[in-house]
Amino acid sequence: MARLPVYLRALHSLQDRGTATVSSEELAAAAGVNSAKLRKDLSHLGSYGTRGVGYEVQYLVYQISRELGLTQDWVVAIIGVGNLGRALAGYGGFASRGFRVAGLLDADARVVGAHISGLTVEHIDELETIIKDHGVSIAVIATPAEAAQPVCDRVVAAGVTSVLNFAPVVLSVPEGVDVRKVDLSIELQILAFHEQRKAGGPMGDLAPEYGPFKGDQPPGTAQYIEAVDA
Amino acid sequence: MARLPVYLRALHSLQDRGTATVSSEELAAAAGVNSAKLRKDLSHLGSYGTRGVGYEVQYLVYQISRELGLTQDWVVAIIGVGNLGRALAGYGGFASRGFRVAGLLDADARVVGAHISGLTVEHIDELETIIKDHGVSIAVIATPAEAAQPVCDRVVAAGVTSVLNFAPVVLSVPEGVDVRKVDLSIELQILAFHEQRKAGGPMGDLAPEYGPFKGDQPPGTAQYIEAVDA
DNA sequence: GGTTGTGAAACACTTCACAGCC
DNA sequence: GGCTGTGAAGTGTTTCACAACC
Repeated sequence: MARLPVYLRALHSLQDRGTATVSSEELAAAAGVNSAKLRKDLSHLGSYGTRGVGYEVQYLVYQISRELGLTQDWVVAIIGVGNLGRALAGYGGFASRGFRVAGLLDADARVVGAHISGLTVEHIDELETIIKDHGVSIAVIATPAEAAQPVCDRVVAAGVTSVLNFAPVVLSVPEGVDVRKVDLSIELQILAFHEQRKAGGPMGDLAPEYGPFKGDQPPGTAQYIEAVDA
Repeated sequence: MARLPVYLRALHSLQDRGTATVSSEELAAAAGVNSAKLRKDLSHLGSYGTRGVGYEVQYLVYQISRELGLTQDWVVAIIGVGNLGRALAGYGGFASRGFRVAGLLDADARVVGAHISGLTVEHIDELETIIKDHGVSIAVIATPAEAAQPVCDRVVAAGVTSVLNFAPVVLSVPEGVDVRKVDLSIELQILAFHEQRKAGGPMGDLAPEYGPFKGDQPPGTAQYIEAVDA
């Protein structure tokens, strides 16, 4: 379930504040969802709540982490060390949440050898070696659009079955490989669409069959990338 | 409809290749969706196809752009000029697709005054002035987590009604303000979850009520951020 | 009294399949 | 013959509302 990570984040912040127990109502508010939905989601993991009391924060954190597979470490390689690749490499939540960056790779000789967030940038030619030697299971593609599909083909050939794609292309991959994409321009376009509606813009009345956007983002929606300050 | 930007991208790339007309089947394949879904989506905009022939690429690009509000320019401010803010500022697709970056702001005196992608970083104190003077309608928050809510409150108070949030927090905003978020760690966690399933990992059999993930990403899912190479 | 867990209803979205049109 | 546009069926998700429980 794609909402579990959101609950997990909310629980972590409750944990940091020393909260021991939480009701579905409170947790739902913190996560920005409806409480019935939260209870139904959690009930799929098992009965981890106590009627009349709520959920024990620590126990729930453990159960959700386990469900998401965060009790084991996942090895990640970041391909493309532009500004975005750097932002990703420097992302603190990476290391602390079960993800280990095993390699930063780039095709540009000028960045190869650079030290970024404690890692040395390696040449893209090392891709297969690094994937195999470190047991990389998730590849993050932060290359320009043209390079994305070839890079994807190579990581898949080397055995990677999960890809997070930041390049503005639809990657094609064989059956059994998961791709998720994060796309700024699409987010902006969706905001522009809503904005136009609010303003009663030029299209306001010309497409009445679209109701106003009622919900928030759909489930499973990609969420933040990073928040690095210089 | 959150898939329109995806269709638009596919159409643009067809246009670049000189294709004049496209069937729902072809366009659906390029966008990674089912052709019936695509036809239904497009039919909401009006009858822009020709039976027996398909859709005229150029006309459809115009109609979708209009529906999304891309025929007018949207003014964007980016708050937080870390690696991510820089990546966003340098994103080419920004300017070319109806979005104009009117300001880069940061609280850190060391970055204020820096020139990035043709813009000068301004101090966060100028936030309200910049929003008003340039008519900013979309704010992109790329600050550290702690700063996100205060910054959000300020942009909303200054009249912004659309926010794209990259900080790992759930922002609270008044009714009528749209927030979308992009979250790397959530994407990674979802990939880890799938990965664990494939491997028949430790949880493989303990939660059978979750079927295998059948679909791809849900509609409206955030997509790529950037693809900058150094 | 308070809160969970969950059937049942409501709703939304996707896919099928074919009539209608070029 | 080929392809769109769309009613109808199918599937999945969200919300309601309340019994079961602490």
